[in-house]
This record gives sequence, structure tokens and C-alpha cells, in this order.
Amino acid sequence: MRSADLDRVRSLPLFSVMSDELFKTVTSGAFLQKFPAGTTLLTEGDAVDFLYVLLDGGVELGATWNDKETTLAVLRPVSTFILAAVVLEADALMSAQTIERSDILMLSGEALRRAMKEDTALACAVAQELSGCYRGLVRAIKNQKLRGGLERLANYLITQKVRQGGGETFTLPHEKRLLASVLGMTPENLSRAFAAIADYGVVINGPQVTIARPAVLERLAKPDPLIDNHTLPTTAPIGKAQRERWPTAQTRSPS
Amino acid sequence: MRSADLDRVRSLPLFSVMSDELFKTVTSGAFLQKFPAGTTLLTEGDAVDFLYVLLDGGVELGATWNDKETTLAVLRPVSTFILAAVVLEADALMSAQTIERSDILMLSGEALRRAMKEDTALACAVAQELSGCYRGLVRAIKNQKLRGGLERLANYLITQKVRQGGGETFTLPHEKRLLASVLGMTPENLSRAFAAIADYGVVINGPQVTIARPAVLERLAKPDPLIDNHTLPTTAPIGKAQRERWPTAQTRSPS
DNA sequence: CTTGTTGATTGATGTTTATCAAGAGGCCAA
DNA sequence: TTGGCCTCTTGATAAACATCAATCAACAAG
Repeated sequence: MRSADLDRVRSLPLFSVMSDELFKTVTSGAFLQKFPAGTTLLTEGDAVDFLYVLLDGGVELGATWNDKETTLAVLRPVSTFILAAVVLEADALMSAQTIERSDILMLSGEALRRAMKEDTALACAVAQELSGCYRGLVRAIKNQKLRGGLERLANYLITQKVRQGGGETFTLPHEKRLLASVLGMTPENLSRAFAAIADYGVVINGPQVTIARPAVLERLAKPDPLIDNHTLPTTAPIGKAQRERWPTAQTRSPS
Repeated sequence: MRSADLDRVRSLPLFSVMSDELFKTVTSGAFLQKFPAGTTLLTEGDAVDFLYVLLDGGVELGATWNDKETTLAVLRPVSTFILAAVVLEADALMSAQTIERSDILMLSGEALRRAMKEDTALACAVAQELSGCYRGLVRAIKNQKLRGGLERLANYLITQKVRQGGGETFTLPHEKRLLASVLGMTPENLSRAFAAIADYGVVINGPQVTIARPAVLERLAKPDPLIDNHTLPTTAPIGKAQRERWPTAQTRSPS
């Protein structure tokens, strides 16, 4: 494994607190793998043997029931995933699939669990990471249960705008098909929602989105810090271990 | 505080791993309070200074946006809540309100955070608890995004039946008004759903529910271990630290 | 007993969302 | 270039869900 990749892992809050030797122990049995787009890394119900770390590319976490499918999160580097299942040694509740060619580091779950028992700082870091993930899910449920489709889209656009620097125009990071699944609607309905949101000063041009009248859009979206996590274009790797961290909200590739 | 209450706290997975002295330290600054029904313990956005432990009664965790309200979970004894906010020293994302007269133990969040740093076993227990909570939320989102209202009700009824011993008839644990909020629908719609589910062999009589033809109801509900957590009428306090623990799924009053 | 309150139910109606179907445009490989 | 495939879009229709209004039963307070 390239040392640059190791450094990126090391800079994650989870691993930055570990001693060098423990880090070596945990990563010794690890391997880095490259996957093409569309690869299923994990299917819901599978036993989970590894903690995954997305170093490059993109991963969708999804779930299925009764021939319906939905997306729970889209991950960008650098993110860990299925930490909760690793901690509990439980089966996965979500499936994971690459959406682009991706570099993924796989760490032995067993080794991580052992390391937690020996290193309080690591165990605390895991607890903090899980807390951040938990709060991200609380936000997601509130978003889903309290808002309608158009409102979810409006808030999504505002969040994207902030995360991409706050400029008037930005680019949708995924296919609209996938976005629809994230937002909990059908692709057809997302199309109509995009058409409807034009009335609020949003201009769509393929993947390019321009928010012409932010004030008008905000009056529709009513963004709320208790639901939307706008705070993530921070440049520093980690301000404090305080900040809420949820997969989809992870620090962008730091370099 | 009564020693019986302390014992109940001690038997929680979170606290059973602590040494006696550490447990004393953490609980020394704690106080037990009795609240009448309908008391707001915490409003979303509030700073969180305490870890709460519900010893008796019931608590609703809810959230609000734009004059709409929804229930994220209903807790029964013995349950802890807002652990994630305590770990991150963050503001609450949910409100907490008693739904009955309740006994609630409040532990200093500060003390708990300090204890985590000193006791690996505690930090690991917190990580496991949070993992369980996280997975509970994953289940909740899947339930919400993948199923329709009638399906959610059907699965709720099956879950209640199992948790109450599996008999043909059982009692709804809350007002229907609250149940509707948990299931993500209006009270009116829940009423209609109850009427509709009669076709599947479910007889409603006030709060009494009889599932006359379980097989028929299951064909509608299609319960799935990756969404529904049926496994909780266990008598033992804790089988292993393995079992998934989510507030609403907490061990019932042990005595 | 009467009154007021609250939760539950039912009906009528409108909105939101899903489904089915069709077509436009881009992209890749033969 | 052509044909096939995919995404996105649009329209027509149906199902699901919310809202508004009214009624009823249960219950507590006067």
C-alpha cells in the first residue's frame, strides 16, 4: 500500500489518536483494493468482517425491501463505513456499491475490536465517530418525515451550494437517478420537482444548477441547523473531535 | 436515591462494565427526579448537560420543523437517551417529553466523558450502545422510505405481538395519536389503516388488537430481520453485548 | 346530571406521489 | 453510421396521503 494512502487513513479522526505501533498492528492485516464502478462490496444481511475506508471514488449505501430500493447515503473520500456492524460483530443492514472506480482500504474488524479494548483513546474516537453517524441519521429521518419532496430538494440544493463554496452555480455530484433515490422519490418525480423549483429562481442545465434568487429558495426550503448540516467546507482536517461526522458529510480529499 | 434504582442502572450494559469506584464517581453527581406526564425534559437545540436514564414511565423523543411534528422513538424503562449528544458535547437534535409519570436519572455528561477516557471497557460499551442505536435508526429509515403506511402498521403490529409474548391478542402500548406519529402518518390515516387492515384478519377493539390470521397479515407485512427487530422479549438482562440495542427496543422493566 | 375536553372515527375533498407509457437526447460499440 | 442502451423528461392516470369538518364516546370537573 502506498504510504500516501496510509497517511490519508492516519489523518482520519478514528486513526489519528492511535499510537504508531497500534496503527501498524491494525493496518498490518489490511489491504487496499481498486474496484470498478458498480461493484457490490457488501450486500445487506452479509456478515461484516472488515471496516471499509473509501480513499478515492464514491460509494452508495443502499437498502432493499420487497423489490423496492433506496439509497441511505453517498460517501465521498475519505470516509469509513459499516463501523457499527464491525463494532457489534453483526450483519450488515445496508448494501454498499461503488458508483465510480474506487480505492478502498479494508481493515480487519477483528483487529479493530481488539485495538479498541486496548486503547481508550481509540475506543473514544470510535464512540465519537458513531455519535456523529447517529446524529446524521437523526437528521435524515427528520428530513424524510417532516418535509415533502420539493422541500427536500430545495434543502439539498442549498447544502450543495454551501459545500461547493457558496458560488451562484454548482454541479450536481451524481446522476439524477441516484439523487432521486437519496431524496426518497422516483426519478420521474425528481424531474418534476426540478421543473417546479424553477419558480423559486433555480435554473437547471444538465448537471449545472444556478440559484438565481437564494432568498426566494430559502423561503421555500426553510433550512434548519437541526436538520441540515451545512458546515463542511472546512479546510482543516478536524477542528475538534467535536464536529458531527456522518459519512456523506465527510471531509473532502484533504490535499 | 434508592439503591434499587441504582441497581437497575448498574445492570444496564453501559454501566455493568464499570468498576465500582468509577460507577460511584459517575453517579455521585447524579440525581433522580420524578416528572409528571407531559413534561418537556429537553427541547431540540438545547445544550445537553446530562445523560438521561429512564427508570420508570415513558418518554417520547420527537422533532419539529415548520410547525410539523413527528415522533422518532418511544422509550420504555430501562433506557438511556441522548447519549450521542453527550459524547460529542453537542446540542440535542430531538426533544424529549414524558408521556407518563416518569422516574428519570440524570447523570453528569461531563463526568461520563471523563470516565470514558479513563476506562476502556466503558468506552467500548458506549461504542456498542451507540452502534445499537445507529442500527436502530437505519432500520427506522428503511421502514420509512421503503414501506407504505399500511405496511408499516402491519409490521408494527407483528412486532408488538412478538414483544408481548406472541399471544393472539395484545394491547397497544400508547395512544393511537402517538402511534400515528411514530408510524409517520396522521391520526386520521391511522384510523383508516386500522379499518383497512381488518381485511387481513386483524380485529381492533379500543386498545386491544387481535391477529386472527397471522399468516395473512404476514403476507401483507413481509417482515424482514434487516428492518424489524422482533428479538426482544428476552428475559435475561443482556445475552451478550452483541445484541442490537435501540432505545425503543430496550429491555423491559426487569422485575 | 350537565358541561367541556380529549381522543378516535368517518366522510368529503384536494394535494402529493407513484406508476405506466412514450419520446428525446447522449453514448458506446459493432 | 447505425443500433442498442441508458438517462432524463413529459404526460396521463391511479394510488396514497393530508386536510378540513363533523360526529361520537369516554371521562373529569362543576
